[in-house]
Amino acid sequence: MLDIQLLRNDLDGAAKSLAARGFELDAAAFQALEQERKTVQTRTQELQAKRNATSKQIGQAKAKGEDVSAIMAEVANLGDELKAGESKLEEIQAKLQELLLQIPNLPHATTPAGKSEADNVEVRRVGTPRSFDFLVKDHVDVGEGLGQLDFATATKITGSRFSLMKGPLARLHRALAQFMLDVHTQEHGYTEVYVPYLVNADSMRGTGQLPKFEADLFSVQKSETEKLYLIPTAEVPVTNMVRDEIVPLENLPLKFTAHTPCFRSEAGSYGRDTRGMIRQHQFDKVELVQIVHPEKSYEALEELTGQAETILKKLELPYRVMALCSGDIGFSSAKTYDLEVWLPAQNAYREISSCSNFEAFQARRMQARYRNEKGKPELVHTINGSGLAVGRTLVAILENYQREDGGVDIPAVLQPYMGGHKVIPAIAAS
RNA sequence: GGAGAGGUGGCAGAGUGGUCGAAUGUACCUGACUCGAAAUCAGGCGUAGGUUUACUCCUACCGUGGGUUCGAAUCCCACCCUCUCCGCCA
Repeated sequence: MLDIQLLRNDLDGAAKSLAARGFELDAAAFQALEQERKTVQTRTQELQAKRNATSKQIGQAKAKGEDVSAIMAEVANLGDELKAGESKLEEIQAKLQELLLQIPNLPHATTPAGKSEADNVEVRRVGTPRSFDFLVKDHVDVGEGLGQLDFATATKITGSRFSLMKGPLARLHRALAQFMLDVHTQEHGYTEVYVPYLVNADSMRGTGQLPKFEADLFSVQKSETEKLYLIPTAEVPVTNMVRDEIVPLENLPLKFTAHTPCFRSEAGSYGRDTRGMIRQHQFDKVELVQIVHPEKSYEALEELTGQAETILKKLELPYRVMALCSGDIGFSSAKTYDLEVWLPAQNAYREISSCSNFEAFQARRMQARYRNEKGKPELVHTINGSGLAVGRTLVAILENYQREDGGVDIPAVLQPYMGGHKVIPAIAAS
């Protein structure tokens, strides 16, 4: 959520900045609402002041045993207008709030201008794609060839866009998550957290998924009046740890990492990546979240992005870092780097991590604050990134480490997590 | 799931329907005392919004939402949460 003061003080500037990300701000509607708010609020508060003063008089007069019927009569007809004013004001405030919740974050000055994915800027490229002297298979053929990746059964159990793994492949998936958590906790100073996978609407609103993106979420009915949502990313429960909190200055930055399943309905994405486990309704991810001092957030974004990259480096997977352009960054983000891993079967780099600085956008929605140097509460900045998406990392390993015989080599750093094995052997030909 | 108790400022904790945004303690800030610190003394110290060039003034907030009333932290209703005991359970 943007600071309403910003819109009051520099509406044109905000509109211009939002236009860069393809959002058209209805400035006239905002101004009209603001104007009305001012009038109604001033009038209502005047009436409230009058009522309070008169009521106080009645109390004082009664204490002295005086007759109060004259003053009572004076205030009697105040009630209706006051009530009308109060409900009108409430209505306007709700409309303003709703409008505000629909507005995305302003792109940071260093976010490249652009309209779509095509305008994203490559920042760096690390590692060299391996050259194969045999015909490369994609991860589906590799996994099914091993007899350890089974979409048909997953579809029977649940439906499309779910996957089922068996044996060494399932273990490799687990190994990846363990490995990532170990690196982030032991080398990068993150505290591992275990969090709920079902969250309430306040949490979803806090990080920006609601009210605008309800269609992308799975939900369950908790009671007749309350819904719970399946998390689309650990960002939601982890960042909301500080919702309505005031963090002591000396505790910043807070650095949390969590391994969770993620559930995404992605109603709009049907037809894309239908083959394989690139785009699933359920996938695992190790998430990195930092709660930081506002002056340190861009520094922290670079740090966090580097920490996600460390995983790819240790796994010896080639990748590149993209600075997303203003038209491609997410709703809540001011700046985003995507990490894209090399997938030989697609002959392309594909997103495997997204690292964003939300500045105070989420913090304002969450009322997540810290006590500043002067002791005043001030909004924190929130940063997060995937470190990494486990399913897609598994895809990258299957494709980049595949062998001509159908087996898959296990990256050196994962071998300790795989009982010392160096390879997932191909099924013996029968 | 059943029974009971309770939700008030950073924390602890008072609060007969009227001068209560709220006593008191504690923490914190400033000043005095001190070579310095501790102790002591004095003052300050919630959040959000509106108004004013400014000083100021005003409004809202005592778990949440409704209601009663000229007036609600206080009374009524519903809901949420926490704690204790019982039941069930990985």
